[in-house]
Amino acid sequence: MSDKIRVRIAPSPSGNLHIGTARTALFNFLYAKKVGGEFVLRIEDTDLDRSSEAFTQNIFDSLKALGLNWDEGPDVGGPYGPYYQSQRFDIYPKYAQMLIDKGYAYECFCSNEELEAEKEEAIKNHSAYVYSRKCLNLTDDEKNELRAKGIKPSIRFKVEHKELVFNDLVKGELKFDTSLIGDFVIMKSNGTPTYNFAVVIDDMLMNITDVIRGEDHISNTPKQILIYEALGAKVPNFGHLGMILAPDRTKLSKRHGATAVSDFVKQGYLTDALINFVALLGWSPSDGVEIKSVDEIAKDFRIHEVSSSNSVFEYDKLNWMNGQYIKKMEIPKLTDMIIPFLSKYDVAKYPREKLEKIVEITREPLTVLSEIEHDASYFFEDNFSYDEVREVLDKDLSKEVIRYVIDNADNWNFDDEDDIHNKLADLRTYFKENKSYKPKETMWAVRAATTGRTRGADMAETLWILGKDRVVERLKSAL
RNA sequence: GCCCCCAUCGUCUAGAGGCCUAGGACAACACCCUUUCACGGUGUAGACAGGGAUUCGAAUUCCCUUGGGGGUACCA
Repeated sequence: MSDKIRVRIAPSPSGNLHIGTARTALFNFLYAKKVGGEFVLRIEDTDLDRSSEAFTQNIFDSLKALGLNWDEGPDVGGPYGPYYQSQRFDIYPKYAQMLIDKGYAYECFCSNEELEAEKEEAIKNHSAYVYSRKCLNLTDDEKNELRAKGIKPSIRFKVEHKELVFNDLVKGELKFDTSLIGDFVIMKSNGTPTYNFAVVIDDMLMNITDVIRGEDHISNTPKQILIYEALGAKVPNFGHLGMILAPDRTKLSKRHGATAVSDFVKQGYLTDALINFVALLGWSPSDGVEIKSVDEIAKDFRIHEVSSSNSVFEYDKLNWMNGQYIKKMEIPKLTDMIIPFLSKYDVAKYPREKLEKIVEITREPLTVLSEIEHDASYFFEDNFSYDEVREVLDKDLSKEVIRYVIDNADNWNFDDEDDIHNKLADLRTYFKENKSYKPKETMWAVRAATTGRTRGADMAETLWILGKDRVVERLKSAL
């Protein structure tokens, strides 16, 4: 058997890929890639009612978009399949039986009412709830009698009372008193495995060496270790990551807005920025350079250096980072990505060259791709309102500048950006020297008249894109 | 109720006993650059939750309190 590192993520397709799951996937991926290990994807679709194919597909797509490609999984296969948990139902009962045979598990016929009563009793006594083991020593006769009544038993794991210690990859030594755990159910009375049992069997069979997951799984860990031990299997390493919290410090949920990777993408976040941002929640680069690709992060990644506390998901930094990625992106690629956000307009009215130019000159202040719809609107809508710039246009100074441009438009070569640029410079100089108008005021007049805005992209390029006819027309209607 | 985890600027974090009068990034603010906004640049403000203990010396170790988070299911 090789000692190659094997990690996995096991999302449940009861929703689109959650950003938190994406981070867990990332840390697993980084951990494995750093040492040339394998990254496995297993879909935990045991809960058939809540699982759906659309969600499964979303998980595939999101993971791929983030660059987290798996070596083994439902779609690509692998030597340890099947990778859909729902296709593995037949393998759990025999392991449960094995545990019963070895005395590590037993059948339980208790009703929900009985169990509830025990629980209430425990709370009343201010003590931990631990199953009473009422069914531990049932004789065969008693069991048959109960079975004859039509009662189907669940199977409980017999928890050995001891101090259980394991060394968590991120949190260090963790100790548990297993006498507080109570014999837990591993097979439900309907014959399906419980989560804690299924994961252990799957991870064991899939040869998973390291389990990195959210800290909401910490209390499952001792139970799972106990099962590994009873099975005589090698216990994997465990690492528990702090959770991602919303700004109100509760678990990040739909109530807080976007939670799925695909939601963020729809809003105009780039997957490169997203994954980079999420890596910084708990991990920090040794060289202080925060903008990094997954590959670069992998080189520098050490699981022991990951923060063990929770972190709050704030948009400020994500927005900044997304802006950084937008600025770095190749224009043709960016243009392709931006077109969907311009669906409100007739994009086809511009040749590709001008479309790319629009993207090039309007990308600078973008933080999220969707902002382009507003920022570039005046390139697509000719009958925009001047309300926003009324104040500017009402100034005599502005009217004068606008008239001057209209009168001299024939001298401008609107097919040549450089010429427009120079003419605008001349315009500023002219009004500054003859009328003492500030360059800013002169330009504001032109901008307001041609775009209906007081702010926006470079003026010369904007005029070039619009072309002489539309520029003159807009100047006139602004008066 | 019981069990567990966590605790440095508003947020993400650096910091593994003296290098810390606590560093960086985002956000904020100011200034500079500039045809606007933005980008960029420079700077300002801003934190070791509280209390004990150990030590010559603690953000760093230990204990308590407080606060936050998670779990406590025949959900995953």
